[in-house]
Amino acid sequence: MINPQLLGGVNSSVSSLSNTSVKRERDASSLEEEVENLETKKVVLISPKVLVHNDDDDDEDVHVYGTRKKLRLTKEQSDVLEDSFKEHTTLNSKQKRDLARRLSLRPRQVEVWFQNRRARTKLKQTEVDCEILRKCYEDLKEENRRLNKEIQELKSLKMSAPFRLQLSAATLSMCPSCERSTYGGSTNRIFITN
DNA sequence: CGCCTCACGCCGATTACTTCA
DNA sequence: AATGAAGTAATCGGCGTGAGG
Repeated sequence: MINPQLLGGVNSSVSSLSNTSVKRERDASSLEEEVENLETKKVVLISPKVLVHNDDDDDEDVHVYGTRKKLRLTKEQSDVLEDSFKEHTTLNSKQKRDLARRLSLRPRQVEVWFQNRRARTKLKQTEVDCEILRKCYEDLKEENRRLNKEIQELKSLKMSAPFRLQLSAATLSMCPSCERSTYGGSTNRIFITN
């Protein structure tokens, strides 16, 4: 057993062995996954902070002094993941393993891809919702401005012809916009926010 | 039963890295 | 060639849930 103290905060491959930073994958299938992951990576632990690949023909994904090199998914991998995401936005562990095998990725990478993909979807949806709300706000602001103008016009009309307005106001019992009784003036309150 | 612990999956926030203008 | 912005793979810590003791 590797001393977890030696492994803390190094990188994902190695820290997955550490019980300080990883709290998943402890059942049989998950352990199998981990073994698979490590075999795929062929990582050799040299010191707590130094990690090097042991296959010389592959200079991809080399970890040195705790830095992580990011893998870029190929177009094909992205396409397959994307298609899979269209079918179901979450994966059970079998689907995850199958997909990982098919794409020559680690199950954890597939899992992370789906998590990030869900996050992106949610972010996009939030942006759309935001835009709708913004539009809604602009419309309401415009309506408020229009109604306010109407009030000013009615007020000035009342000043110039108070008697005639009293008569016509008596015939108006409902505000057509907000459908609240406007008779007498005290119930009709318009708030101007800008 | 209720409780505790553990493993697990998910999420939001963030980091680290790549790519592109 | 240098650089900042955008995109994204990966990490971290927290939370909810279900199973088992």
